Amino acid sequence: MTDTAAELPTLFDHQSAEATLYQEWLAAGLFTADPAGSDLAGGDRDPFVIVMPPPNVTAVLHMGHGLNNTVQDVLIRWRRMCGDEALWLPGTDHAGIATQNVIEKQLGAEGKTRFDLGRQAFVERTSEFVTATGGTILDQLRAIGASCDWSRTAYTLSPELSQAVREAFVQLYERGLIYRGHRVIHWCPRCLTSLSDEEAEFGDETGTLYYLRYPLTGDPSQGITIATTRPETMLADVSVAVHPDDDRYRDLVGKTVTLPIADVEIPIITDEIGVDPEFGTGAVKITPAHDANDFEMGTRHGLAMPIVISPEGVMENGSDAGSRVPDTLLGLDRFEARKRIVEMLRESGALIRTESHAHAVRHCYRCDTVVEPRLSDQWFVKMKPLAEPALAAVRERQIRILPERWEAVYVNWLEGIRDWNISRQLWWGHRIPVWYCDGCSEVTVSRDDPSSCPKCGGSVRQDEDVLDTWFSSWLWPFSTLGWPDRNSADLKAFYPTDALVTAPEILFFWVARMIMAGYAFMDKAPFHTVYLHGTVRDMKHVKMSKSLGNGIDPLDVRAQFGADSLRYTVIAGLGMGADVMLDPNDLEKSFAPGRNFVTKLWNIGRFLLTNVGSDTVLPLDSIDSSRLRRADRWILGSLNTAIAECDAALGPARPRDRVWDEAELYRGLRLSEYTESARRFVWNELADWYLESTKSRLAAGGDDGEVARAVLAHSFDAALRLLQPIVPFITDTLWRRIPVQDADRGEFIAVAPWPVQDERFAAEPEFELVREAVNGIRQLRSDYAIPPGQRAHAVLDTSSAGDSASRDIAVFDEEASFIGRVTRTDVVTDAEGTDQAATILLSSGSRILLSLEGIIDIEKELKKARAELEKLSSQLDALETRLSNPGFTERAPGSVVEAERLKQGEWTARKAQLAQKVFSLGGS
RNA sequence: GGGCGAGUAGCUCAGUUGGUUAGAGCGCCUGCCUUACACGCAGGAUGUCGGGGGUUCGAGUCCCUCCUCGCCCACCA
Repeated sequence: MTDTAAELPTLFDHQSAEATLYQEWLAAGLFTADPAGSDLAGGDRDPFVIVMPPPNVTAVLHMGHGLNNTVQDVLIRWRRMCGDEALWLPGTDHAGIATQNVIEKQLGAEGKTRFDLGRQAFVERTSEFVTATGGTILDQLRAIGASCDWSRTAYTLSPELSQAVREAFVQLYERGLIYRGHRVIHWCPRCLTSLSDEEAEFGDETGTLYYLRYPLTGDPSQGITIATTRPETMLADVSVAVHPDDDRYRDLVGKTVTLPIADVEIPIITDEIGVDPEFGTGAVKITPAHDANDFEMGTRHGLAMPIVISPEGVMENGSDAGSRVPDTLLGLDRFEARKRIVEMLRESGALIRTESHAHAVRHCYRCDTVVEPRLSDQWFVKMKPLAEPALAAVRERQIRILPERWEAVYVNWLEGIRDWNISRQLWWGHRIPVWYCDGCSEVTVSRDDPSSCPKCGGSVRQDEDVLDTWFSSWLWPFSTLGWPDRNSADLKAFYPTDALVTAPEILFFWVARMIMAGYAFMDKAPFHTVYLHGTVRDMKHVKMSKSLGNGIDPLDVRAQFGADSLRYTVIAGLGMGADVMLDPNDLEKSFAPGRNFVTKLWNIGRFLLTNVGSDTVLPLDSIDSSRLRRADRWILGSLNTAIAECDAALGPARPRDRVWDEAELYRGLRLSEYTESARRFVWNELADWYLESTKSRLAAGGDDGEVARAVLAHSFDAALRLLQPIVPFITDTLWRRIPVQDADRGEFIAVAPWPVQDERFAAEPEFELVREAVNGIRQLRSDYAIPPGQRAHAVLDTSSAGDSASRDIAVFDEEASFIGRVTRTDVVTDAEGTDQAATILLSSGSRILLSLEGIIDIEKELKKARAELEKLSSQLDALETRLSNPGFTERAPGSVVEAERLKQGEWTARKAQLAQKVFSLGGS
């Protein structure tokens, strides 16, 4: 605290400051949460907890992470300063498919597959890779200042969290909410695993609708025509279905047709639910093993379910298929087979016609391969019972989702929720804790690995599959806190957590499921606020991604402009729910807001610290109000406003009473508004006005200089604290040099108290008058291009303002030096002895008389004054109409009417003055 | 096909229950290297608040309708 400002270089050296400061913060344990501090565990602080959406363990930091984690960091730093026991819990996700893909790619480069290694060696290799590289993204988060509690870093595949996963599976199984089903599921032929509904993403494509004619058995002159987009599946058809009310096919129902190529006979049946008579020909082929809808129909009618496409996506005669697939097609890729089959059908005359057809095709969310519906055995979670409390939570406002509109999306999805396929045919993940007996048919689901069948004592083998990655991450808000150990200190102190910050893309994947898990396993919502922020996009509104090459590396930005610039830019640009647009081809421009602000802040600090010096300033409380000048009271009042605005923008940290009430429901988390309020205060008020006004006082020294020093130091101190959550590095660097001594100030701004309003200060209208006067002079100077060297003689005349005129003039004289310095050559005196050459009218009714010999163009001024008068007149007319309107006076709030009346008075006075001015300038 | 959202300055967006003369950042124009800052200072221009209709004393804000763009959901073969 004794460092002198003279050491401050002309530019903030973010490179060295960031590394040094972050180490100091860690060494001081600023980010380590203490369970004993939480009032849930006997402490005296409200806990405030955010669990980080765990990035994939193989991920490398991109702007999306940068944005997501900066938002969380701002919130957690804010609450930490507010005195909460703040915990931001970091970690990574083992990311089943994604990680397995990375390793398989590596193996591919070595000419091997995972099967060459075998399961155990493959898992070991993946573990080693994760151990070696898995910390990368967390290190990168440290680099941008993330104030996580690293002592609690979690990993979804750690032994602790794996135990939680197993416990969750067993509990759900015991409650009858997990079952094994033989179903048609989404299958990725490249990843060789099933996918959940959410993992199989739709892509709109223009395909071809093929019309195929199946001849009637025994009478090829008759037949039925069906339409299909996937002719290769026709080999697995077991029936043709028509709607029972469809007269066109009435005579054909019950007869059989001969399936071309496969040469098997299949019946024509009716089905009310699965057939839309309006679509295609109104007749649909049924392929139970290769289509989810057909599977339902096949089940209803007890049909066979032959499989003709293998897991790898090539044609095969699988179970129940007999020899439906001819030798010439066996082993062909499904799309190649489609071409060949279409060709064969065309030759045999079975292909009637084709038409182009726009439809949605599902793709694997990891590798974009077209998903193949496939019949197989999978484990499912029954979601309906789990969804109910999750729905109620939002409806009853135990949980709010911001922006508000996502609540409807959430509710809509939960209302139509379907069971969750949690089996994945992968090796990387939590192996399903189910054992099958070789001897009997016993299925064992167990917390501990059984060595033999509990029923017959025979040998058992574990299910080969692993669980969906999200089956571990849906437990994240409590598994990371020690669950299933209900006595865990962390769980007691920090559950439920508070805010969950993420992108809308994973609302269903993750957020909704976490809420369900929270109720299912903890009987409590895992958090009370879901904040869904926008996506980072380029200037063409395309989402940034590595594969598209339009990404921005946050570490590049940090190297060039510093972590603070990066953080400020994304937070300042983050309207509620709005996307953040950045130009990957022009970092200079994209990050200008942050860079400019950081530099400005640095220069304010340099000036201020240089001029205030290093001697401890007076405590504000010790300064008698009579020693405070108008500017001092004004800046302290402005600070109050800034604090109030920041508080309002950040909003309530938690619901007052477990459930959100109407008034606070959608308040807060306006990060761009918070940033703007803090920016405006420190730049447009503190630097542009107050700091300028103190220059001569500081130079003059003495008692008044001491007051100015103290007010400068204290207001800058508070400004830095308001900004700390956004720009922690530069604020710490400057803050620790401010010569303020305060009992609870501490060593680090990160844990300094959040500013509170000082009720001694309020708005200072007289200073606003000064500001307006100066602005008026500047405008006139600019209009007449008066060179900086030329003195303008200005007189503030408040005599027409009504009361205490003489005092106003006297007070203003006191400030004359201030105005003189702002524009360097403007001088303000009282009204005596000055020839009126130009008048600047101020909103208060006061005016400035300006004498600029030989410069003022009377005609021009006259014209301006007339235009102004005209405008004011029409505005005044409108105002009078409104005030004479009974509807307005009756229904508008009293304060509004009052304000309008006051305004009317002001404007009338101004109008009279303006008219007088026009007259005095020689007009009429 | 269903549901939801958006359209405000050249660009990206604020504008909370209808109520002073609709704002910010970036960009643009003019003048300034004024010993904290040219990553700056001072001044300035640009808006029929998507079109049309309605409710109201009063509409960027509420209602209807149309247009244009997004997003989510859905088994239409």
